[in-house]
Amino acid sequence: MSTQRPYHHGDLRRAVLDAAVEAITEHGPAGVGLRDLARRVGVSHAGPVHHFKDKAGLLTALAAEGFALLADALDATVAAGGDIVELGAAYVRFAVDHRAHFEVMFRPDLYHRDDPALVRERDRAGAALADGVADRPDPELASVAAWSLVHGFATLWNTGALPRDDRDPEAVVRAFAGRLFPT
Amino acid sequence: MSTQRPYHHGDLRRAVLDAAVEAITEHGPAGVGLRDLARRVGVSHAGPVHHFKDKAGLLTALAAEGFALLADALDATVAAGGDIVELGAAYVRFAVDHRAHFEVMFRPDLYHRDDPALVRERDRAGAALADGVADRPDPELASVAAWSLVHGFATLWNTGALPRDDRDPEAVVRAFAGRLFPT
DNA sequence: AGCGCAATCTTTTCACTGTCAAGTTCGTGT
DNA sequence: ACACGAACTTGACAGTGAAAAGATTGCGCT
Repeated sequence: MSTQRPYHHGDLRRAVLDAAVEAITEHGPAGVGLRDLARRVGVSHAGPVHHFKDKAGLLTALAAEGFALLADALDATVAAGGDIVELGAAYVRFAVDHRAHFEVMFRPDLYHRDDPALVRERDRAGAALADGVADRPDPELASVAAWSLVHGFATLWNTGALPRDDRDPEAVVRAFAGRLFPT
Repeated sequence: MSTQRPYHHGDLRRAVLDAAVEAITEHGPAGVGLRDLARRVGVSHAGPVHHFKDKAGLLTALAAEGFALLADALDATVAAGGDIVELGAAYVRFAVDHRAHFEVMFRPDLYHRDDPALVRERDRAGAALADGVADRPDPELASVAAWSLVHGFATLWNTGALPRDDRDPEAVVRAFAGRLFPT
């Protein structure tokens, strides 16, 4: 047998994160095991520990990555001149496209919620959202309302609670976001 | 020692469910263990199994109970002549008052989502929600919008993502539910 | 009243998980 | 070239959910 995998994986951290995303999209955050991930990646059962310290550490990294991706997506749409409805659509698109990340992000009982890197990215995403409603009357309330609307829709959609009659989730969100925030 | 607990607990099923609610409100659904619950209730580690079969079975029962409670609460407010805004407020009040139930209910990866008793109560709650928006224009869309709004607010509130500046969550919800659904 | 049966609970065991401590292998800078 | 530290492995331990088999008890039936 010539194909012995090398002692050093190369980029184990990335590989484990990717495997976690795959496992979570299949079985939900509850059905993910450190040892199982190690197996998928082809590494000893304690390999990942060196990179994440904890199971919670792994999920912390995943959540941080998720908030970073979300912040990027939101920033991009405001940079493109998108209004508040576009911002909501981007939020929903992120939740649907990155379901694994999204589910972990809003389960703070699974990770270390005061991790500095995590906090940084989370605040960045929060700032992007706040910017989107800054020009509205009563921005405090508007921010909470907008966030609630898109977040609720996204989670209900992802858990399969909504009738999935082959409609595009983004289109649905645009429909009633326009009603709550008329231009 | 005279106080030997009897071999039969009396109402173990109820006791375990209550213990689960307590444990989940403290540590989240991830931090609940079958054995731990058995300890709290003062019963051997395999005692609960006989009543719920599974860990998932226990959570199924909890979710079913939650949907039943929610359906009752919603039915009560429509019976009292509450409009759609009142219905939303009731939804949020339920989510805050019964956080443990609520969190499990919308994590279908944790329980048996096709359990007949569960399905029955879930549908009952869904019907109550649908009734509340039946007299609106485009009730299909209105139902999804209203549900998204209150559900999103409730989950964000419960996960601690929203600024908790000592405001009553019900009042907040009334404020922007009135905006989305003017009377 | 008393008998038997089935529901309820316990005990034992097993495979599996996360975490830790100690070893092994390897890239990298000097 | 060589040591040093980072990356991974190996082995062990306590704790978990699940299943099987045994102990206890309430309850219906005659």
